[in-house]
Amino acid sequence: MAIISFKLNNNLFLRDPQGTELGQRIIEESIHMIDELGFEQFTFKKLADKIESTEASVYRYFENKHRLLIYLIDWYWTWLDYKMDFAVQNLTNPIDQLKASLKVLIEEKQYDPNFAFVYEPSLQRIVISEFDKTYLTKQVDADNREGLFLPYKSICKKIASIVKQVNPNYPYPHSIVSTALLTVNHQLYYAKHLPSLSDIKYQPEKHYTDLYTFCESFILNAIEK
Amino acid sequence: MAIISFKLNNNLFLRDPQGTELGQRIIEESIHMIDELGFEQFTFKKLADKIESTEASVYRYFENKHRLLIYLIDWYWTWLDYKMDFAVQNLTNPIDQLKASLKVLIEEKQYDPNFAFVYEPSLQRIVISEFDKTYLTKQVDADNREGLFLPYKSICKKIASIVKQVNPNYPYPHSIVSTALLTVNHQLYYAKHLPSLSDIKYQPEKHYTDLYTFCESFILNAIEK
DNA sequence: AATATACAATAGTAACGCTATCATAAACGT
DNA sequence: ACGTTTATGATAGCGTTACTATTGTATATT
Repeated sequence: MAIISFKLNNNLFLRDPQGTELGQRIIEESIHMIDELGFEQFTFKKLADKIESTEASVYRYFENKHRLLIYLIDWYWTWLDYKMDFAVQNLTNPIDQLKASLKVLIEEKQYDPNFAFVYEPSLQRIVISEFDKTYLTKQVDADNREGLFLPYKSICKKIASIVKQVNPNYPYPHSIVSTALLTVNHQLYYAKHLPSLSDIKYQPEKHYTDLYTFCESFILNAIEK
Repeated sequence: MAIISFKLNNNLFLRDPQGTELGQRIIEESIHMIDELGFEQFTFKKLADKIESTEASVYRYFENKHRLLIYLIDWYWTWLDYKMDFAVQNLTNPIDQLKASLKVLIEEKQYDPNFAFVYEPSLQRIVISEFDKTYLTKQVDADNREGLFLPYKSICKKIASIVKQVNPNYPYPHSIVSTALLTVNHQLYYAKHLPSLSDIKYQPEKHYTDLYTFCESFILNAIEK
């Protein structure tokens, strides 16, 4: 099994957490804690106690918990980007490429042993519940200028370019893709917590396939020539 | 001009803010402050200083700032619900009803003198930036049980029932509507802050009509018989 | 005239977000 | 082998946030 790691934007951290043992424990344990407590209740103090370190040490890696959250979520989108490249390779038909990308987006994420200290099932739940909070802030423009949202924008661009191949005349390729990216996560959340907002039922296997069917149909119908 | 006011869920507040002068100042000024500072930077202390009252007095109206945010946003959806009833009345064709509802959702909100202490343009910006934060929390199930999200769910249900009239066989009426509700606000935000995620350009007049065209087309294509 | 009520004033507390300083142990360069 | 950098731990501290409690007072209500 190849040893790989993603190079994330340097602005996200003060010291690269992938390079040290403490950094790796910060990543690993923060994923568990944010998943469990939610981002609002999560603090560096609680994290430091859990990993038996100190608040000050955690602050040497990340400026604040908001940057740590963006770091984790950027990791997730970078990982999906990489999975999409795999899924799409050798497919020549853009419709097939679109379907394969959508599948990667929607499928339930399993632990990937390539990345020892990242537990992807927890991270997927974090992305569903917390991703919007990374950019719905007053610092969005400053953060964006620093390139903190590049991995997400890159996925959007990649799928939008497939959409353009399917129908070069469709005027809203980025909007339809960002709509799909949004709703993929929100429909899963609604299914679980606000079921009257969705027709996807929260059933272990079925809700991923239902969600896929829903998304595929509205995207393909939207962009059809 | 008729004097009307909306009856909101009693669980949202400890003392009804619509009934007293201080309560009304809390509503009016919190809308301005959240719009300006963003929800994270907004505190009851800052609000109290601005309205020349005390933190303790604000706490007599709202348990915490999260409830106050939900109150404001519930007010907004209740207001839209009421505007939609007006827009849809006398329209018999469900497609026309759908278009009229969508138009109410998307159009730029103007100050409505029926509600003296609510400045709707600010409130619309708050809904765009902060709405998702009302339910993306660990207390979502408890809040939902208290009925805090009813106004939004009611709008979704209303539009979904129009969708069902357009095509009774479409299997995802609630999901397509909640997708549209979501993306309406997010595309406006992207246009302004993350333009590469959208094809809607941030231009004073045009972006509302562009957004309308985008939404109408993907909804109608999704549900066509 | 007695009594609720609405609110201001004040105080206080635990937790949060963050910074600073100093000691120590391991790792690294020469 | 020795001096130095680097990473971390230990501890302290500060201003703010989120919230609760108590008391005094003016205004309405009965």
